[in-house]
Amino acid sequence: MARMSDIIEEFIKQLINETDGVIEIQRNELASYFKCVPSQINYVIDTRFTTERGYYVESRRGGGGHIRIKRVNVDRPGNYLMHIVSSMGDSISQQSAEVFINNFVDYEVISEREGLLLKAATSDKVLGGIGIPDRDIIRASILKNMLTALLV
Amino acid sequence: MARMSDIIEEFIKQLINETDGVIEIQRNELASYFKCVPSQINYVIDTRFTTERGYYVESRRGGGGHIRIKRVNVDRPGNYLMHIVSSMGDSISQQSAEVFINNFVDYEVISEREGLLLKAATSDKVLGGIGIPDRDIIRASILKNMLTALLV
DNA sequence: TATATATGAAAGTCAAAGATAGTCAAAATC
DNA sequence: GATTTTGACTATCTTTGACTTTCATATATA
Repeated sequence: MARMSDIIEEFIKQLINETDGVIEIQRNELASYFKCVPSQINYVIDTRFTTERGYYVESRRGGGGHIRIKRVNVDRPGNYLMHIVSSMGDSISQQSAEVFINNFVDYEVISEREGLLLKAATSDKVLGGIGIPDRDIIRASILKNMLTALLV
Repeated sequence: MARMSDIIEEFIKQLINETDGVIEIQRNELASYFKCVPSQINYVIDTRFTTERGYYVESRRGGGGHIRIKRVNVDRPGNYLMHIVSSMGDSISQQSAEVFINNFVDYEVISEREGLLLKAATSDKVLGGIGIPDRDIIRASILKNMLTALLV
């Protein structure tokens, strides 16, 4: 069965596209539209519209409250990559690595094929043999080294 | 009696044929269809749908989770890559990896940027922390997984 | 009038319950 | 002896709901 969260995510992304990068939604309204509990909207926003993925979220409670989601602009791909690389920690899980990579592809900072290469090089499929703290450290190192190579 | 794993393997392959190279299955569903334990599906995938055999596997847990299996394109320019991948050993030094990669770029099987990514991911700069002989094993694994990803 | 308080309308938090898939090693089979 | 089958245990992701916080406005009070 399709995940409700994915459907809501797509819906919101489409809204953002149609409105040139910024939307304002009402949590309860959206929840009742999708017949889910309001907190699921929070879940979708917390997991899918994060800073890492290039979104900026603000909200206000009380009467007339709302949630505003803004898609961050990427003008200079090189700068963007450099910025991400330097803000990246020394350890990274497969999950976060994938989020970063998908984002690069979304923003057309790298091609889809390059995205596949990055994912292939950082997946647990190949790093699984390494024990747990080391694995994420090496993954971060591989990811950063690859991204840096693209800046040359 | 025929081996259950072989039957499941055939079943999955047929599915892949019918769907143009990519399928998404649910582990529990498939297991209950074949009246086997779920982990047997993992066994089949781990032993039969490997990189060496030209498959690319991803998965996701949790509600609405799934396992996605892609069959790599064995025709076309990939043929050469595929051949190399399956003939490559389980362990490879940095120098040998570089020779391979340079050849791929020379023969225009991959782009220069892709070559840079491959080198960045397999260099001792990032894998140096891993002791010999594990280092060369992981390098081979990364290299093969990356090349396979390009065939998808 | 100016300020304090009450009320209702949002959104936020967090943890439990549910739904999948992964791992690993013992047991069974070939 | 190697491969396959099984199952107990683990990890990860999603859904749900009870409870909390914040804000705007209406109402009461000094």
